[in-house]
Amino acid sequence: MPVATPEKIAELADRLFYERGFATTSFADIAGALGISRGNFYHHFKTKDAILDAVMARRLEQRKLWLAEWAALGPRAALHRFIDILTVNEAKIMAHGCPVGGLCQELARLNHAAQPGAQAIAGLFIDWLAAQLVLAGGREELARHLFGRAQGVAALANITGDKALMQAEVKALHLWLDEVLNGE
Amino acid sequence: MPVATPEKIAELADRLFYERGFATTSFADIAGALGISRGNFYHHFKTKDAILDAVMARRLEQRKLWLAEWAALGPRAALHRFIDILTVNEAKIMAHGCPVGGLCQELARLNHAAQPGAQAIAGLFIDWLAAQLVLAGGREELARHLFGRAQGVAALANITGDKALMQAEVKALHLWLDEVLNGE
DNA sequence: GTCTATACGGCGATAGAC
DNA sequence: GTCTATCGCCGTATAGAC
Repeated sequence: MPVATPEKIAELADRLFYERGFATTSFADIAGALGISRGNFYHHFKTKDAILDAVMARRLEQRKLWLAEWAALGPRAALHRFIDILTVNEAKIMAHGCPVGGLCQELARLNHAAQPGAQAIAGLFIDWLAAQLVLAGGREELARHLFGRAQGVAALANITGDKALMQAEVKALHLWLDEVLNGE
Repeated sequence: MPVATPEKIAELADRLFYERGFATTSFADIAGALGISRGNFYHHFKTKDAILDAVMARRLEQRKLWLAEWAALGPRAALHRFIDILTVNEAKIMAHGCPVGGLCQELARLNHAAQPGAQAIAGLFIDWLAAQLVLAGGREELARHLFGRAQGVAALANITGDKALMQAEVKALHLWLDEVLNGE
C-alpha cells in the first residue's frame, strides 16, 4: 500500500504531462502509475486543472533553482549551461520535445485558462537569459533570440530524431554565443 | 442540407486538427462545423485515423504545390519565400504554432502509428531546402539548420505572442540567409 | 447521402464505507 | 488515507430507416 502525497502525485503528473501531454493523460493513468485508486486521487486534488496548477508551480520552482545554480557559475558559463539543457536532456527532448514549449503550445490549442502560467515559465528563462547577457557584456535583446533558437533545436530533434544533428546544432549555438559575447 | 464530400471533410478536419490538435478534435466537432450529423460522418471515413491519413495526404500534396511554385522564382528567392511562410501565416502561427512541427510533436507524444507520415511532411521541406541551397550556391547541410530556425521562430511567436519580436526574427533569418549565400 | 437511434467504453467527478 | 461503487457526459463506432 503506497502512501501518496500531493508532492508525489505532482511529480508523477509532471512526468506524464510531459511525456504524453496534458489532455491525453487521464486520472486513471496517473493513479495507475502511482499504484493508488482513482477515488483516492480526489482526496489530494479535486480537479484535473488543480493538478495542472500544481505541476506548473512545481516546474516554476524547479526551474528557479536550476537558474540560481547556473548563475553561480558566472554569466558566461551560465549562458552556455543554458544551451546545454539540450545536451543533458537529449533523449527526452528527442522523444517528447521541450517541456516548456510543448505545454505552451498545448494549452494555447486548448484555449486553457492556465496558459499564462505556462508562458510564465518561458518568461522566467527569457528574463534570466537577459540578465545573464547583460552581466556577460552582451545585448539583452538577444535573450529571446537565444530562447527561440533553443526551441528550434528541440523541435528539430523531435521531428527528425537525428542525434548527431542535434549535437551539431547545440555546438553551433555555443559558437554563436561566443561570437556575440566577443563583440564579433 | 449541405453536401459533404471527403474533400470538404478533410479540408475542415485539416483546419481543426491544426487549430485544436488531433486528439482533442472530436467527430462531433468536425461534423458540427460541417453542418452534418455524426452518423453521416462514417459514410465517408470509417475511423478517426482514416481522417488523419487523409489530412496528412492533403497537406503533403498542398505543400508540394507550394514548393513547386516557389522553386519557379529561382533558388535564392525561393529560399527567402520559405522564410516568409512565417510572415504570411503570422496570425495563425502565433495562435496555433507551426502545423508541421505541431503535428509531429503531438503524434510523437501519442505514440501514434501515423508519426512517420507527419515526419515525411517535414522531410519534404528539408529536402526541398537542400536542393534550393545547392542551386543557390550554398551548403546543403544548412537546410536542416534553416528548417530548425524557422521552427524556433514559430515556437517563440506562439509562446510570447509578440508580433514585433516575430517580425524581427524573420528579418534576422533573411539576413542570415543572404550572408551564407554570399559566402560570408 | 443523410438522418436517428443505439452500443460500449473511458472520462472527470462524487459519495460514502473502511 | 484508501478503497469501491456509481453518476452523467462524451468519445468512437455501428445499424438501419428514409
